[in-house]
Amino acid sequence: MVDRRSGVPAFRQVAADLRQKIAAGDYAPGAQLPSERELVDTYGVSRPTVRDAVNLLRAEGLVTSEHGRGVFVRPPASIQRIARSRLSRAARERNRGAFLADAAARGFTPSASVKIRFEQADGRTAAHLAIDEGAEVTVRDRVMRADGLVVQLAVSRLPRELTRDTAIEQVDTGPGGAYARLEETGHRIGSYVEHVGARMPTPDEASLLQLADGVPVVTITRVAYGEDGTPLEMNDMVLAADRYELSYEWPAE
Amino acid sequence: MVDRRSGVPAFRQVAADLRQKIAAGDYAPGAQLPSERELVDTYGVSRPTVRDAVNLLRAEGLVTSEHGRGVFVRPPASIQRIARSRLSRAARERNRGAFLADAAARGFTPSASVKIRFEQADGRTAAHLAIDEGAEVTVRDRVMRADGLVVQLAVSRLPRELTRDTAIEQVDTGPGGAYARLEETGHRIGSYVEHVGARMPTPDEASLLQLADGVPVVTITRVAYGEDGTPLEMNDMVLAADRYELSYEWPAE
DNA sequence: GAGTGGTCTAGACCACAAA
DNA sequence: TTGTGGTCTAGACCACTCG
Repeated sequence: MVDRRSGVPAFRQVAADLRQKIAAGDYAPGAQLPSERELVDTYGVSRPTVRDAVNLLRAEGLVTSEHGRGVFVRPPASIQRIARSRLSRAARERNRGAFLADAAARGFTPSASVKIRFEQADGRTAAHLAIDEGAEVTVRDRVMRADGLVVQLAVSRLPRELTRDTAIEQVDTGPGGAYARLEETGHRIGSYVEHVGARMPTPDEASLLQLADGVPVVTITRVAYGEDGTPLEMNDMVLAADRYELSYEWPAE
Repeated sequence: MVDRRSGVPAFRQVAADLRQKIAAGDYAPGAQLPSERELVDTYGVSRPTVRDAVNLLRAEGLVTSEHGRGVFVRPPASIQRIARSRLSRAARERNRGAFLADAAARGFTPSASVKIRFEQADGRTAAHLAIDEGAEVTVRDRVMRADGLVVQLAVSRLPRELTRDTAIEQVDTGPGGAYARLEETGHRIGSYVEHVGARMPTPDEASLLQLADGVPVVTITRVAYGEDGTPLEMNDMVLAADRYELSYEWPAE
């Protein structure tokens, strides 16, 4: 039952009580919560109020609801660790790009859909690639799948000059991926920088990545630099935050 | 007006229309949306339905609502980039830990509250620190502020053996921070590994970090290793995803 | 068919902000 | 004082799942 005089809204009291019961293990991961109509009786509030409480827990990623079945405590997803050292030249020579290599190592059947297009650089692209705003860039828009499931979105942009007459402008970049093609034309990669952030997904991303409510996406913008420090490529990646974790390692000095 | 026969729920149609208008710039960043009662007239739906639509946009982080004032398009927050190379021994010698150095460089007045406690290692801690589950660990629980505002939560854990009779078990670890104290007792740091993820905040985190609805947190677990590969410290950090971005850099080889 | 969550209404009253 | 969002109710009907 909720305390009507406490000043705390009823739906927050209900949410807090359910949250506490979940944390305490009264409702274990995967377990079903009482039905909304039961909660109405338990707490002495109306159904819309119960639904407000459940909506709150959904937005927190604590529970998922399944139409016709019930509301369930979200079990922790199995998290894949992605180490960011796998971009070495040696690894690339053996494989067809980092993603495919990664997936194969885990026993997934990887696949990817690629769309090529050409754009004028916006401000952000221009800044990262150190080119003029409006300059032409080659865009490789990829949807990556493991066993048919979408696991990553990636949009790669390169100055058009670097890709003209190379397989980078083709759907299939050939063995070793786009980085190998860059190196063949004399653009050896000297270093990488990744900018990592997180945000809530757009509705498009949520449906593509099949994200439950309350699951953010991790965004990675990787810029590959030549040995002289020239930016060669910018890659915007989007991953489900409940399925991936990034690992970076570096020496103390 | 919503299309009643389309099969798409009314509140999603309203949300989609508002989302599109925001994306198109009809409602610019910082601008106020029409009041809920106006939207009732515009779309021909009831107020709870309008509120469902607005709630959706809030959970996406697109808008914020202010009681008594209105609903506003969330302007993009200014994002601080945190480079992860600043942990060099040289930098540490000049400063009192990485956080304080960082804040000072940006013109903030940094401060931190620290609580020390001792715990038995849980499974995750034991795995990261390569110790037995249940072994004693020293815990430094910190709330970091810039100009009085909480900007980061950090919980650092070390095997108790490494901290006994050192300033690491004191609130003030002294010049150079805990890492400097470790090195003084012969535990030179050889490398760092950071595991980066994201999730929705707990209610506690949301209020401490003053997070708006629809803003995730970035989580960083940093493990510091000795030169022989022994784990020395595990640090769990939590940051507001709309205010911070992490940058990692590494050479191609 | 019974039980579940999903959607929607037409109100009501409250709390807060600003003029 | 007026207008805003915040909370809450008592219903209704629909869509989905499962026995």
